[in-house]
Amino acid sequence: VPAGHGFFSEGEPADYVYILVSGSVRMSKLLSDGRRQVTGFLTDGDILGFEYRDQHSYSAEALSEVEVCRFDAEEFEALRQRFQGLEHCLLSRISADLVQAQEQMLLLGRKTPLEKLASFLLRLRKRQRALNSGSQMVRLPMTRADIADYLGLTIETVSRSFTFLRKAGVIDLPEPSLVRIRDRERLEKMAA
Amino acid sequence: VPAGHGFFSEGEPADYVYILVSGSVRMSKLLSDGRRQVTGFLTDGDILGFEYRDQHSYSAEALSEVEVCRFDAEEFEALRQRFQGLEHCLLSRISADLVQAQEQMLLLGRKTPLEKLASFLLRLRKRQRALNSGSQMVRLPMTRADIADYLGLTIETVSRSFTFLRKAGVIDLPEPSLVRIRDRERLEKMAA
DNA sequence: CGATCACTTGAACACAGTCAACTAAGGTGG
DNA sequence: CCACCTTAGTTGACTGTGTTCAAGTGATCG
Repeated sequence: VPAGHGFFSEGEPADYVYILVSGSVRMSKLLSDGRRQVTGFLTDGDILGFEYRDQHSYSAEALSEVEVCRFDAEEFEALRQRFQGLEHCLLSRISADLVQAQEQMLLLGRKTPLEKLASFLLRLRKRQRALNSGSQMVRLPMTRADIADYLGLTIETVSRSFTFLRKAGVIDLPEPSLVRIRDRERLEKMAA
Repeated sequence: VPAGHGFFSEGEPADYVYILVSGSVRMSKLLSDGRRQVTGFLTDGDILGFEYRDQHSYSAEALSEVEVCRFDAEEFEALRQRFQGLEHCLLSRISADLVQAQEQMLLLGRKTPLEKLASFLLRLRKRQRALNSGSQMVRLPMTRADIADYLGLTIETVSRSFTFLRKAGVIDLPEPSLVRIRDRERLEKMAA
């Protein structure tokens, strides 16, 4: 699937379930006047499009070229019936998503722009560290606009916050979408 | 259980699962400097304290006198093993919570104070309408501070937004914790 | 009664948003 | 190959909205 591809939109019938093999996906919700909230990013190994109802509650688009494994919703349903392990696995995953969502509510409702960005970078690092070696490099597969809509800010404020962290010597920005964490301790303090 | 009782706090071991019979409960997360985010309110029939890990990810306190049905975590685990229906039911509930959480992210990240309060009142009404008759009266079992920490605002802004809605003729406030919705259509428009 | 608590209201301020200009990189077509 | 356009990102100046600080009201309770 090519970059920019839309998997499904908010309110559409949930006909397929996808498992991500490679690449990144953005989930988002829209307000009628165009304001957007990004509810999360998915990467390798994540499940996309599973809903416990007939409609999707968010939209999903590919941030880059993405490899996925697609199932029909009924097919997936059948798999769940046959293997109790899958049911268990789904519950575990959704629970983790819920904990993550609560963390995000705290971020959106109560953190300052700097704290938001610091938390975001640390969260990305933790994710990528799991796969990649323990490098201090963090890739940003999403644009500033995506980050802004994820953190409840504007792109300008996101950009200024990056600049602040860079000038403070906490991070480096060899390219706009590549972050090198220079002082993790301080970054963690700033994440509040 | 009396009003104000704390069921458990963030980070504590998840030893019990509760099912609410009557009363209201507040779930919240705290930042080290005291900033608080309320992640949700629970009422009759809701499940409290079920975690897919050994630690709670949030705190829970009673807003009023509350009747609960308490289970040991292991006991609850055993019930899940025996009745597949329960597993199914849990998955369904947590999925709904996740959809709700995504809705809340949109609210926290992208809505104005007025839109936040309007959305909040409509959500409460929907909840209470399910049980109660189709009355236009909405009870607020929580304080302004709780509402503020739920919507990512200050108590002053919440109070001003209530006043605005009242002066606009959209709601009435016979008492501070009792709202009468006078113009639901307009309230829905304001919720964005 | 006086004290406390929840809520409301007003005035001033500050922080993030808006608007605008600018840079750099990538892509297209003559 | 270069001129041109588009897009992503950064930076600056100004504004406005929600916060902060402060005062005031009304209800409840000892």
